[in-house]
Amino acid sequence: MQSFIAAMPNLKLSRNSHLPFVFKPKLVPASIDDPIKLLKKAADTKNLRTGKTIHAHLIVSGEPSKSVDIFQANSLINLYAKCDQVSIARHLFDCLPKRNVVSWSALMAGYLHNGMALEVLGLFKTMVSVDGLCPNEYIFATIFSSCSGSGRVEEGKQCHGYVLKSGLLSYEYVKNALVHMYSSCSEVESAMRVLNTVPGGDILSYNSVINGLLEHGHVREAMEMLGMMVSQCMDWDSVTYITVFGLCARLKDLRLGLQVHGQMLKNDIKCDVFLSSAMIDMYGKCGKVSNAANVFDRLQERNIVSWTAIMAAYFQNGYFEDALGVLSKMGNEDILPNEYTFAVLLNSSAGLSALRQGDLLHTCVEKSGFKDYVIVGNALINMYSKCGNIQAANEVFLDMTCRDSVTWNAMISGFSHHGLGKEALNVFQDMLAAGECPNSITFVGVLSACASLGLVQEGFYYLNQLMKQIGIEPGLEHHTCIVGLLSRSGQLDQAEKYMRTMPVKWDIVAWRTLLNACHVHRNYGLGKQVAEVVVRMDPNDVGTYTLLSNMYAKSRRWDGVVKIRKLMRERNIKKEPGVSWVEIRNTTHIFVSDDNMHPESSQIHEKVGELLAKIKPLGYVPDIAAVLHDVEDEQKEDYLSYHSEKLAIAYGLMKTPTNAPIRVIKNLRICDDCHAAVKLISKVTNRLIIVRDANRFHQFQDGRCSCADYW
DNA sequence: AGGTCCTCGG
Repeated sequence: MQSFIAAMPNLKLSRNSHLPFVFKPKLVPASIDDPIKLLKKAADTKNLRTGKTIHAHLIVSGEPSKSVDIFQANSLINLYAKCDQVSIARHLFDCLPKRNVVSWSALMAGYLHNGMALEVLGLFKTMVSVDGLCPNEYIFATIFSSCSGSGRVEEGKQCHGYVLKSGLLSYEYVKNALVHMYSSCSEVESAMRVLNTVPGGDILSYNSVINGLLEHGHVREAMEMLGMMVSQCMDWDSVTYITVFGLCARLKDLRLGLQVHGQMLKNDIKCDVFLSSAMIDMYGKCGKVSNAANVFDRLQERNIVSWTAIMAAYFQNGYFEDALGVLSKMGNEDILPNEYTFAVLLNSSAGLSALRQGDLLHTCVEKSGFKDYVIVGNALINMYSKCGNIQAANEVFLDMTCRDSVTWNAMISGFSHHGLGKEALNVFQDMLAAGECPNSITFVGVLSACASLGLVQEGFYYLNQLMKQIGIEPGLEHHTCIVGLLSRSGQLDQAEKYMRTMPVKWDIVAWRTLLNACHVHRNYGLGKQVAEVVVRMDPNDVGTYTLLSNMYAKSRRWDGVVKIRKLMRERNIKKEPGVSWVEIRNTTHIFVSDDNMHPESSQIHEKVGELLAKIKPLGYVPDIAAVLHDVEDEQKEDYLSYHSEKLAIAYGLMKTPTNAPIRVIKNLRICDDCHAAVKLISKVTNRLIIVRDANRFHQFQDGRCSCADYW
C-alpha cells in the first residue's frame, strides 16, 4: 500500500503523544490478528489515538510490493470519518487507486456527520456519473439524511423514485431515512404516506414523523400519531421517550409526562444525557421545577445541554436568580456555556431587569465568540430592552449580521414599550423591505406603536387590511391593542363600544386597558363601571382597588374611598407597598415608600427636598388630592416626597456622574405626582431618567416623558 | 469495511 502510505499526511502522532510504536514496541502487539476488527472498534468508540496506532502498524508491517487492501483502506476512511477528521478521510479516499461503494459511503457518512450535507450530494453525483457505481441501501440512507440536513427535497424525491423501483425501500434503514427527510422538510403528508403505504418500517419512522409534526407546530396531529404508535404496540426506544417528552412539554401535559416517566422506569430504559435533558425540559415546561431539579441532581453524567436545560427550567418558572446561580455551579465543574446557555442567562437578567448582570454577560458573549448567533443577539436585544437601555438594544440590532423574525419583533416591541412608536414603525418598514414576513407577534408591537403615536386610522389599516393580506387572523391581543388605540386617542366611548360589539371574549387585560384610559382621561363615571367589571374578574388584584380609590379621591368622593378600603379589609387584600430599586455600580439599592431603612436615608430625604424646591418655580404643584383625606394637610406633601421612586432617583443623582442616565425600576404604576415631578427633575438636572413601572417604560428627558403623559 | 431517529432559546 505504498502510494497510500506516502499520501498519509498526518501520521506523525501529536506532539504530546507517545513516540511511534517502533520505539516502544510493547505498546502494540507485534502482529495484529484482525486489524479490520480493531479499526472498527476504534472508530465506533471514536478512539483516534488507538486508530492511528493501528494505522501506523499497518504502514510499517505492510509489504511494499503488495497492492492496497481495499478492506483496510475503507476501514481507515471510516475511522477518520467517525473521528471528525474528514479531511484525512478524504485524502486517503483520493489516493486510492480503486474505490468501491463502501469507500464512498464511509466518506459520505463522514461529511454528513460534520454537517457538510451538500458535499455528500456532490459526491453522490460523482460516484454515479464518473465511477459508474451502483448505489445501494447504505448510500441512500446517507443521501436521504443529507437531503434532510440541507433541505434539498427535490434531489430526495428523485431518489425516492429510484429506491421505490429498485426495491431498496424495503430496507428499514432506507425507509426510516426517507420518512425522516419528508418530516424534517415540512412535507409531513408525504412522510405519513411513506410510513403508511410501504410495509415494514419501525419505531424510528414514528419518531421522525412525530418530531416533524411537533417542529412545525402540528401538535394535535402529533398526538394522533402517538395514539397510532401506541395502538401498534411497538417497543419504544430512547428516542421515542425523548420525542414523547417533547410532546408533553409542548402540551404542558404533566399527567402524560409523569405517566411516560413511570413507563420509562418500568421498562428499564437507560437514561443518557439526551433523555435526561428531555425530561428536565418537560418538567420545566410543565411547571414542575422541583421534579426537573430532582432529575438533574441524580444525573451521573452531565453535559452543557443538561446544565442549560435545568437553567431554562428555572428561568421559565420565574426563578431568575436560580437560573443565574447555575452559571457559577457550572463553572465549578469546568463546563463552559454555549450559545443556548447565554440566551437563557441573558433572558434571566432581563427578567430581573439586572442591567449590570446583563452587561457583564454581554462582555462574556463578545469574548467567547458567541455574539453572532441569532439566538444570542435576540436575547441581548431583549435584555437591553427590558433593562431600560433601548439605545444599547438598538446597537446590538444594527450590529447583527443575521436576523430572524424574532429579532425584528424584539426590536419593534422594544421600541413600543419604551413609547418610541416612530422608531418601532421604522423598524417594521425595514423588516418588510428586508423580506422578512411579519407574524402575529409583530403586529402586537406595530399596533402598540400606532397607539402610542395616536395613529387610529393606520392601526385599523394594519388590523383589517395588512393582516388579512398576509393571512394572520387577529387575536385577542390585537383587539386589545385596538381598545388601547381608541382609548389613547381619547375616544373612550368608541373603545367601550368596540368591546361591547366585537365578538371577542375579552380578558382582564383588555378591561384593564380601558380602565387605565378612564383614569388618564379622568372619565371617572365610566371608569368606576369598568373597575367593577375588573374587580369581578379578579377580586384579588390590588392595582384595581388602588386605581378605583384614586379615582374616587380625585373626584373628591371620600365616601367612595372609604367604601373601597372597607371592601379591601373585608376581602383581606393588603396594599402592596411601593418599592423602587436602582443599580449603582455593583449594588442594587432598594427603596420602600415611607421607610428609612437606607443607611443614607437622611441625606436622601434632604436631596429630595432640594429637588422639589428646584422644580416648584417651574410649575410643580404637589398633587395632594391623591393622598388619602384622613392625613393632615401639612403631612400630605411629605407623604408624596417619600414615594419610593423619588427616593431612588434622588439617590441615583447623588451617586452617579453628572451625565449618566438613571434607571429605576418600580413594582407598581408610577403615580401622577411622581410622573410630573420626575419630568421636571430631568430638566433641572439635565439627566436622562428611565423608570420602568409595572406596565411600561418612561423615558424622562428635558421635561418630557416618552409616554406623553399616558400610561 | 459503510447507513437512519433525539435533548437546551423566544
